Amino acid sequence: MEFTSLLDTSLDLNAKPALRIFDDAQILKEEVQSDFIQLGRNVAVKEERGALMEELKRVSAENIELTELLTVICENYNELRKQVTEYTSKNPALKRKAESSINNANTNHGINGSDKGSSSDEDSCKKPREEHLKTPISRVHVRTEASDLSLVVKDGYQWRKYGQKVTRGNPSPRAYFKCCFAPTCPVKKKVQRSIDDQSILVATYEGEHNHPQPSKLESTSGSNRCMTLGTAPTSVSSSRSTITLDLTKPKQTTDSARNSNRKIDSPEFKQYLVEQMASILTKDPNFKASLAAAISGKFLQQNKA
DNA sequence: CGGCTTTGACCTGCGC
DNA sequence: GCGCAGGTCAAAGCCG
Repeated sequence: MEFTSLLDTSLDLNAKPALRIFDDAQILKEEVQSDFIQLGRNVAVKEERGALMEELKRVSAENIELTELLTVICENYNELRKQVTEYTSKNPALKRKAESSINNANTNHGINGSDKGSSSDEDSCKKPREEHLKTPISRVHVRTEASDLSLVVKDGYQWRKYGQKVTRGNPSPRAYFKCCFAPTCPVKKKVQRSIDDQSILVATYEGEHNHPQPSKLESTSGSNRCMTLGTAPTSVSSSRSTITLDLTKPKQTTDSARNSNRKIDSPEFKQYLVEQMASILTKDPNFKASLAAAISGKFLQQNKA
């Protein structure tokens, strides 16, 4: 009886260290697993970051190419226009037809011509000729959602609507706006839906702003995704984002395009771009969800292996 | 209550 | 001179 109890005790004494080793091993295993999970996360984040940087590089390169292309288009357009002007001055009979063609080109391609002297029939029939020559007129086509029935073109300026009319030949009404940022600003804007495509708004700008663009400060703060390069806008936009380009002053435009090229190449700009991208991505819940899915997917994949 | 939009009335220029 | 169409005005209504 005493012997068996002694044996039990000795067995007990031997059993305790074995359990402790087992526990230690268990803890170690958990730690290793935890480290492994962390490692998996780090790898996933690194891969994601690498992919984003690649994407950023690609977009930057594309941006530079597009800027260069735009510069070339502007130069070609101005050269062609100059030739047309010279040609029509030598052939007055062709002048009217050529002016009409230029206006159509402006309208169709959204290139703002700062139309001093050349104008549509609609505009010319209403205003005295000399006044008309002084007033730059530009047209802008803006694509909107078909369901969006408002005649609002977001171009960075503040406008006050002062009238609306149904015009002949177009069932959709024409809205009349005045620039209300500065009381002395003479710029007016007419907005009407295109007859051909109801989803396209045709905005006609008359005059030049004599004040800075109110939304410029907002756009540089990074709170929106509007890219602004000038004052009087020619824009191609969707309901979600807007790209506004100043093509009213061809020389300035090409210079500014070159300047922007130089700026794009600079490390400061790249740094700014990265910060903006990071800011936009981190604010985007979809991105966060995608990142989480990628990490968890990677982790599950490694657990299987 | 102030600012903005709407909308009918009015003005102006052009063609016949 | 008249009619038409585009452009503007201004009172009323709406909204934050």
